[in-house]
Amino acid sequence: MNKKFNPQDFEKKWQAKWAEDNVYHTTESKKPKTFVLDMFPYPSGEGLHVGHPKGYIATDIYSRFKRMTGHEVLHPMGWDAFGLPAENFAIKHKVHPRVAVEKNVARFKEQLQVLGFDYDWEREINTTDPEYYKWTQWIFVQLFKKGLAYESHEPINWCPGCQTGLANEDLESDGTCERCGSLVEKRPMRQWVLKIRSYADRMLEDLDSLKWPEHIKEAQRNWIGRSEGAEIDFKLSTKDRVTVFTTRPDTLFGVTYLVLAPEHPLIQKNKSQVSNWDEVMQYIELSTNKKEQDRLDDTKEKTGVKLEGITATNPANNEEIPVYIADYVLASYGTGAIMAVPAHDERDYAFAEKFNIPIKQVVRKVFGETLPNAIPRVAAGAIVYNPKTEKYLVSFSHEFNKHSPWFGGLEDGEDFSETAVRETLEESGYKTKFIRYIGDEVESHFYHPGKDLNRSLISRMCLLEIIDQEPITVSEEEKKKQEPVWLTKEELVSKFTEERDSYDVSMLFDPRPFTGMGNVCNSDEFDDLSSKEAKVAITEKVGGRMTATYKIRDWVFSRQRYWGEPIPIIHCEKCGPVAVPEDQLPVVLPEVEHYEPTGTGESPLANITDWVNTTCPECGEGAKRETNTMPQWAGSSWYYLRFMDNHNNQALVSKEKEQYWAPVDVYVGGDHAVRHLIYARFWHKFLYDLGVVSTIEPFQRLEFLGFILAEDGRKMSKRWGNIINPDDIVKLVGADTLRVYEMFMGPFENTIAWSQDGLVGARRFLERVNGLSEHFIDNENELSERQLHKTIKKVCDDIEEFKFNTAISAMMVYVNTVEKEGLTQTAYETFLKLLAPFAPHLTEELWYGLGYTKSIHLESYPKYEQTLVVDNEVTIGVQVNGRVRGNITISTSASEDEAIALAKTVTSIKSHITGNIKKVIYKPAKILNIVI
RNA sequence: GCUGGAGUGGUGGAAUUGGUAUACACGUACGACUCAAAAUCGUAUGGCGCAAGCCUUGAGGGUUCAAGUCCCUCCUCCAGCACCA
Repeated sequence: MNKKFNPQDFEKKWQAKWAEDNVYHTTESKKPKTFVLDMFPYPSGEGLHVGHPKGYIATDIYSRFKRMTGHEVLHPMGWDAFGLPAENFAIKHKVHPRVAVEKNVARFKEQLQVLGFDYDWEREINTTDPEYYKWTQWIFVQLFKKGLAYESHEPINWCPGCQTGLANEDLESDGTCERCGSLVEKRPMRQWVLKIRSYADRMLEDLDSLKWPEHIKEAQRNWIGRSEGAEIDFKLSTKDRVTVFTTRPDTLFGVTYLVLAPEHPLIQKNKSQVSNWDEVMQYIELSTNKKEQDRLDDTKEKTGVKLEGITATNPANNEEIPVYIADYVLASYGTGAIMAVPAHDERDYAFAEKFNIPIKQVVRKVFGETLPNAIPRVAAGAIVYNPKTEKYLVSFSHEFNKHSPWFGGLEDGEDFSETAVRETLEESGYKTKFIRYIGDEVESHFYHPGKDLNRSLISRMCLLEIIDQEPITVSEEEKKKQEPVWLTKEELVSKFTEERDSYDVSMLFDPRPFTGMGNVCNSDEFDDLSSKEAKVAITEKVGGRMTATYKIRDWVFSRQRYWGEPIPIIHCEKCGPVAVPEDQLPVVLPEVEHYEPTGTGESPLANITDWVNTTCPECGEGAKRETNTMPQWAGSSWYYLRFMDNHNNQALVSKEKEQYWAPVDVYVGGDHAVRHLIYARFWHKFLYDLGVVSTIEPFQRLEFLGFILAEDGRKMSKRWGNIINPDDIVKLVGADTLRVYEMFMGPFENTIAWSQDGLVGARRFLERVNGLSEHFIDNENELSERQLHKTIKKVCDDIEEFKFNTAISAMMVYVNTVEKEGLTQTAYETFLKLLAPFAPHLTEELWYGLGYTKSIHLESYPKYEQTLVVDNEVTIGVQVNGRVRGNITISTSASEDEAIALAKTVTSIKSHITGNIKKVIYKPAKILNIVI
């Protein structure tokens, strides 16, 4: 009779006992340490759904595993509770944000505790606790003292919905606010800004040393957006100089105009020189008033205005070129001005086409490697279009079985178009006229088999149009060489794509500039240099500077809202902004009557005069407090450090504890990881420079968490009414089942839909574990002992790699086996310990049921015997001519001859060995392949 | 468009890194127990075929004794970035 499996009977009991015995309490010790960290939650009013605990279950298993393998484990939990959502929630429900946060935290904590997590609650932190944000403010003061926090009056993003300034990162890609969806405007305001850009290079470089998923690293690189290039100065006719940033200084000779962003200061400065000022003014107003969305809508259609009366000089060749303003150039990136090279940039090309600006090729695409003793040649290629039949005439060579354009070398004084028309007439007999070029000149290097020589060819393709429908007679010699063939557009594309690698036929229908690297041409003394060489050489010649620029903006750090850390600054008329002295921290967030946003660009704190008015710490005169608060990301940018030493009121973290615990060994999270990780890494590196932390990176290893979708495949949300509450699942099947199921669903990083049916599998597994003691036998047989040790190895390896699904599957296989074969009590105890991190309640219940009086979670994790995980006899597949025909069970040390002999005894194999054995591939313990 | 990642049964997914493809679980079918149902247990379960056998890891080529795994071309999906010079 199966023992009843009623998790409700014992889960609560053991949770209480663990808390009472302080089982999961952590202190620094002689043991090796492991710091396992979850991205701490934002305690929203909605509570948890089953997707939220997934990461916490994983870290719980990992930390229990580490504890049982002799590590001192730090696995803490806390609350990220400042910020807009909490405040908006509070305003909506007409409660004080603090009250709302307290309530939400209590709810979250209760929901977490039901799942039996091993958090050390003595280390709980809350970012809204003055004892905590004292140190957030302290970090800000240090940033300020080092000149890394400064005031700026640049126009910034303003969200009319949230009534606050936002960082660039707070916007969705369509220019709306990520919190409320309002369209974000630009507003000039006083802001605190952090110089995150100063750390961009270090954040980029140190990425390589981290064990993080590639896509997260890539997202970080993207975000920082470093690009290498040069700054080059252009002289204007007004004697001013415009500095442009370009990644392609090798194309400088191809610059045919300059573009300034509409906000560029030189435009206003040279107002008097601009003869079409009204038009210019109108354009500037139009583009600055354009909502971000409109600006994105017309990404294809370029707009702009020429600055009449002003020209610039190309420093490479002293050519005079026009200057435009256009909003495809962003004021906030690079220098807010560009040199336009329409021949080699898609955007400049589109703009130049629209405004009829010359397009000058200065780089040739190169096919093949330069060959020794190559004979140079210049030639034109032609494809002939017949508008009547809508077909294209090309030549077909029987000798090479290939289609090709009409082709011939340039003769004296000819250009490509003339050659194309002449050669086409000679070779095909058709009279044609030149329509346009198809792409630029290209350079090809190849071996010419017909002439037995190496060729270095410069060529350009032409589109011709037929004049007479009927061809004239062609010489017999030409007829032998090639045959004219008419192809439809589709045929042309498919034949050329298949047969020719050096003609990009799609250029015929979709003309676009060549934007790749190649060899430079039309550039005086730099001709024939590679793009790479020319970049440096040309930059040097014109006195430019090789440099790098970044996409990442400095971090707009102030919010005009109530619910955040007050920025610890005092504004004094005489001394300017002064940091609040460290002994006066924290600057406590004062109580206010109205914490709704004022909408005036000032925080609600500005209304509390007796808080705002203070004295200057430097000169003692009357001064005013800064009333802006910090963004939500502030508190989460360093919280992991506080867990190491959360009661310290002398320092953010003590040196000893930091040195023991840092860095975070495994960090687990998903969602807006990229933002948080950028900010946290920035602060960490700053704290490293201050000597507060001893590691250059905060998070050694990052495991990305895949979400759980609702059963309908959509995101779980109130809106769809498809939320599954973990409390309900625990009531239904118990916490252990929920834990095992979520880990068994699939690979940890995958996003997978919840399945109520699938839950049953986990439940059945635990029921079978619960009934295992019925299968006790007295003497262990060797086979099941081996299986146990293989299972131990698999589970250990898999937990270490966060492959919980396969770890559980291995344990299921083991249970399936011993239900048939039986197991000894020793094996049973080993298995319980193996399962303990996954199902802490059930294993504890069964452990105590065996008569033990100390928690299973304080036991040592099972270790496997090396000799028992390697089989000395295995079943391997036997192939004949690479196809599996049967299998043999054979000693791993058996010789090839023994293996073949054994294989021949198997009928299904023998029947396929019909001839002489030509070759045998035998890999012991892997495969036997007989080739006949 | 660019970058990164991935395509395996009806479903979630395994596969010692080039060596018996489809482990484990769900679902389904049949059987046992039951007056009955649920639960539980047992058997079967990639496709075609009575069978021997043949086919099968998004599609098509290639390398190899051997390819889900490596190489080339293409298609699809997910994620991030997106006028970033």
